[in-house]
Amino acid sequence: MSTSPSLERTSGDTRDRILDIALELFTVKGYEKTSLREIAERLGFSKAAIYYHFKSKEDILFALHMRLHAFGLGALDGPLSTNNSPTEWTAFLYQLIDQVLEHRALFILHERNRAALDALHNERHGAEHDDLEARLQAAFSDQKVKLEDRVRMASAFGAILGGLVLVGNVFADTSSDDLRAQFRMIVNDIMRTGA
Amino acid sequence: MSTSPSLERTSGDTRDRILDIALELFTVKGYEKTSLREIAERLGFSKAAIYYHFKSKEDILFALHMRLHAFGLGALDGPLSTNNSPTEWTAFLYQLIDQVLEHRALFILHERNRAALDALHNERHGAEHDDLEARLQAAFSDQKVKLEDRVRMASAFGAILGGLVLVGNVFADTSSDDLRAQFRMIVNDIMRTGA
DNA sequence: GTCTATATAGGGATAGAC
DNA sequence: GTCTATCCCTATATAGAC
Repeated sequence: MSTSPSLERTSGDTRDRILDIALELFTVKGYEKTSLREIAERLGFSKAAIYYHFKSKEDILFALHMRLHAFGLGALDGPLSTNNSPTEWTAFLYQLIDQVLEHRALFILHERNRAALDALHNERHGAEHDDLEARLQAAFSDQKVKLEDRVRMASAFGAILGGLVLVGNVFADTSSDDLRAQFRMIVNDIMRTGA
Repeated sequence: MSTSPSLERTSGDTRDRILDIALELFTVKGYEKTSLREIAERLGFSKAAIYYHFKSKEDILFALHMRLHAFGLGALDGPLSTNNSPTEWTAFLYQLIDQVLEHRALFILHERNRAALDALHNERHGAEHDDLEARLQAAFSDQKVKLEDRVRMASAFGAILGGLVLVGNVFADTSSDDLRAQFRMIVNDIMRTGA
């Protein structure tokens, strides 16, 4: 299978440039407040040209969502598949740390446009992605697991997202290796799994 | 001093009802995707009536922001004022837990509309609120504090927000008292302050 | 693949009656 | 305090030329 992100591929090059600019603008200004005219302007061509590459504005957002889904969350499928013990959950969170560090911009986009992305998700629920977020919610809600453990799972998850995404660009001066080590330590402290 | 949230008070009653509906719709649909017509419809009157109570749509969002600012974040001023040692930071986070538990809906609104709220903030930077978020960023970025401690501060902050807000309505069946106890424990584990 | 021009719709906001 | 009617603007999206 090829790597076509969501729809039939056309030019490839300018398509990706559109996505890069959209990623930036959607993140700083928000999805709705960003107009296609603005994106086009930044790329040096006109608004209508975008419609050659994407059939709608929403499709641009969807493609960005799929970027994360493809090379981001795919790696998380394994660790989350089984019923989670604390050690398995820790393994999952280790992966999450790596993914966030590698695709931070995409995570920030998602964090800052949750309403728009939820709408997307509701409209296309028949589609190919069976949703990591639902699986997370299920894990946190699983009544077979005792409350303390569920809170620890959710908190450790939140510590990573909160510390690396919610909080903005603090730690920009710190290397990914250092951050990975630090956040693994935190995860261990929360999950009370040995270092 | 009276309790006027942001502008001159007029009716009070319907003003608050507008805010309640707006809080709900802004949260589930997002600020931009919610129209004033929709808010008015839910209240049984017409769009124009809203303009008697608020001078603009943005002002509704601002009033909701001020709600949190007033009876939410006011309580956090004390613990954050001094230069933070781990124990002081823990005290601050204890307060934060209480605030989130008490005003969860407002926190979720903020989490789901960060772009719109940032725009608000940029436009009104001359105004009365000298911004908790900037102080947080400053604390996390303070180069006088060693990296590990800053990561712990940010992570503990993220654990609370992530575990109670980001993650949605899991734990809705759990009492606030239980949650408070659980999250205090987590904070202690992350900050390595004694139980 | 990109352009100009245009169709169409919806939203925020105001005026003025009641 | 709430209404109807309207203004105005911006945005997405399409048609068709180049």
